[in-house]
Amino acid sequence: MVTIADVARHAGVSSSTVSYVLSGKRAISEETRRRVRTAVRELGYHPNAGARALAARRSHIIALMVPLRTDVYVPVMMEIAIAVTTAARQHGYDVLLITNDEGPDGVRRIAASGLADGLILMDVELDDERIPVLRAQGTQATLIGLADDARGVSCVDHDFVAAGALCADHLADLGHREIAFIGYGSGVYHRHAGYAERTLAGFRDRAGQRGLRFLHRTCEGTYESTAGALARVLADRPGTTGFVVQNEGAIGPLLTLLRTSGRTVPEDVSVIALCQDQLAEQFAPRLTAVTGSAQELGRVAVEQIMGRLAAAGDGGRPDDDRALLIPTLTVRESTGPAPLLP
Amino acid sequence: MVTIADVARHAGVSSSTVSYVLSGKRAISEETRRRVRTAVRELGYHPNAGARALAARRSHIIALMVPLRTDVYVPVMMEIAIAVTTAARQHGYDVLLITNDEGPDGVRRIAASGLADGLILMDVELDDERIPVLRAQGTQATLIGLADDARGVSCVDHDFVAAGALCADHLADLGHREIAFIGYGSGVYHRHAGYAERTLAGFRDRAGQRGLRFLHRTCEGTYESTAGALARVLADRPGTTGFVVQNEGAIGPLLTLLRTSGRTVPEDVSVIALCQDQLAEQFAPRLTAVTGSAQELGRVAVEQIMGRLAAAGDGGRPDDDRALLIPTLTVRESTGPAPLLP
DNA sequence: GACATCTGTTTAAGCGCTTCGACACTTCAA
DNA sequence: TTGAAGTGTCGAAGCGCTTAAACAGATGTC
Repeated sequence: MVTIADVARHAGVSSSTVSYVLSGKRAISEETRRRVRTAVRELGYHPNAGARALAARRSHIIALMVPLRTDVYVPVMMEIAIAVTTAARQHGYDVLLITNDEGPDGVRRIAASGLADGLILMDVELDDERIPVLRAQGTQATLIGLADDARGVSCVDHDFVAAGALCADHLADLGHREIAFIGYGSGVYHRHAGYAERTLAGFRDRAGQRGLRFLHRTCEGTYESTAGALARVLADRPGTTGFVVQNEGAIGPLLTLLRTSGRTVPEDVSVIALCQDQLAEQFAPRLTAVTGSAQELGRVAVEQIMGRLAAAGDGGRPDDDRALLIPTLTVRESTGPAPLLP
Repeated sequence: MVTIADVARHAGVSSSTVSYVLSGKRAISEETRRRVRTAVRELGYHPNAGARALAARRSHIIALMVPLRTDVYVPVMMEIAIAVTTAARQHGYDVLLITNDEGPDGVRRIAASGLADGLILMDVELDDERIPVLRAQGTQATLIGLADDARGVSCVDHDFVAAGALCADHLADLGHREIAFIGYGSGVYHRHAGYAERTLAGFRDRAGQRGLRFLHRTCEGTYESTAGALARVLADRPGTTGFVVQNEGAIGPLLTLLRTSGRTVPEDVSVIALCQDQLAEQFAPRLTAVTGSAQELGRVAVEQIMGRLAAAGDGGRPDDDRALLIPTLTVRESTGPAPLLP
């Protein structure tokens, strides 16, 4: 194992000089810097992570707490996790993966052991138990999602209210008057998942303003569940010409069911999805969709954590940032003008 | 911050005694053990990770290297990652997430810095550049996937050859004689992704033994690509009555296309998928599928790494384990007897 | 010419833990 | 009765790094 002492000897300087060259925290002559860098390269030196963490009281690790649950669209989670990892590396940080089932104790463990310098929490609930723990331990953290009381932490999320409104506006602009909103399973609403409630609220408000009539139906994302939801929609409001789908699993079944019931998209009914562009492109017809960038979410979360760590390191009190990412509407083939009344 | 010295003082013993109580590496009287445990609990003590890693030369972290690429079915990756994390925790280990784009340098960085005690590599290529680095550094590692030269590392993977054979057998048993194999995009085969090649080989061999005629068509997993593949199949072999689909993205489009071309599943054609059960259940009709457990894959990978670390810690030479997980066939609604010849 | 200032480097004191060897005491065998 | 072996605890060294403080030498100021 190559240590800093080996590098120092090889470069003919003291080990603190090597440390200062590597950290840039003190002025070092060009000449010395060159010799040290050469020695580092020639010996293949990598600072021992444990020793560094112990001495500097910084592990250069951030923990990412991910849900175990799979009723969220999984690829999005993975995309966020990878974006977080990539962004963190650019700041010289690594990412530790923690599962949600460790709960508040997990947060305590990570914070108290100094394993990670900061945390990013996914799948946050409105009254999340982990947040008070974070505050009590004075741990720097960012939430992906919103919480009721987010003092002492930063937050970033998609602006789901805007996303819902965007859907309502688009369908209203096309002249649709009766809309069905196919949401997540009822369990998602019962645990007050912010993204589900906020999208619905955004849609509902804008729909009201634009004079749309609408139904909200929960849907588990299976074929049967989608069939059930659609049947009830068509029974209750035969004149429905617009569909907003938030549950990714319901998209395929919905399109199939509409086709088999003799309805053509977009001539007879329009369908707009709240999902990733990649997914929207996979269907025929390609779906008009409202999307937020998962990558951006991960990137911003990392920036927030880095900002907090920098502020805390300088002895300051970090700002509790609150970022809402604006979603974009991409019009594709699945939405069109409302059919003329028969 | 609570240190081991605080615990020692609180319990009226020396700090080494506390350490021995926690590690169990020396006999400690029942009485002392109780007092120490109480002190730990009362003070909320968690050992400092950096100090522990430095002194014990073990970080209690394993690194998981995941692909950035998204042509693999992402939920499977996430399921493996979560299974790895959960299994590792049961051994007192945490998981560090590394992205594949760091390549061999990433392996060097992690190994040389002592950040992780071992690595789990996903998305392994047959002549993966990271493996020689692993050997050179003497780092303990497990591959999820197979490689040409895997000396010095352990491996675990699904038995894709058996999976392919299972598909051939099932369709042959049902009396089908002309089969189409809808695979991944050509890029996947060009980079010699083991899972794609081995499934195809397993299918091909068994198909040969069972006297099946078959076509292999690549498919990118989009609607257009699936439509193209299907059109060519039906043009070249109009008598095709069985479909094997490995590309998850192609499943939905294929079912839709078969339906619109007037073919009923399973009366006219049978479809068998190589995908997770969860996904297979989502379609209508529910798909007969051949599945390997992603969770099991992650779990076994962790067991292998733990075995290697234990052996290396005792000064031994770890065994290079090689585990192939047998896939299971679940018959659902999408396969049935071949139609009688007209 | 004396002193302050700046630049570049070294010395040395930890960071909080593990672990080796020493030690005190008890138990057992010869 | 003595020595050997076992049991339970402690003291202290050291893991590889960071960083405050000290220091040496060059440069500038009055």
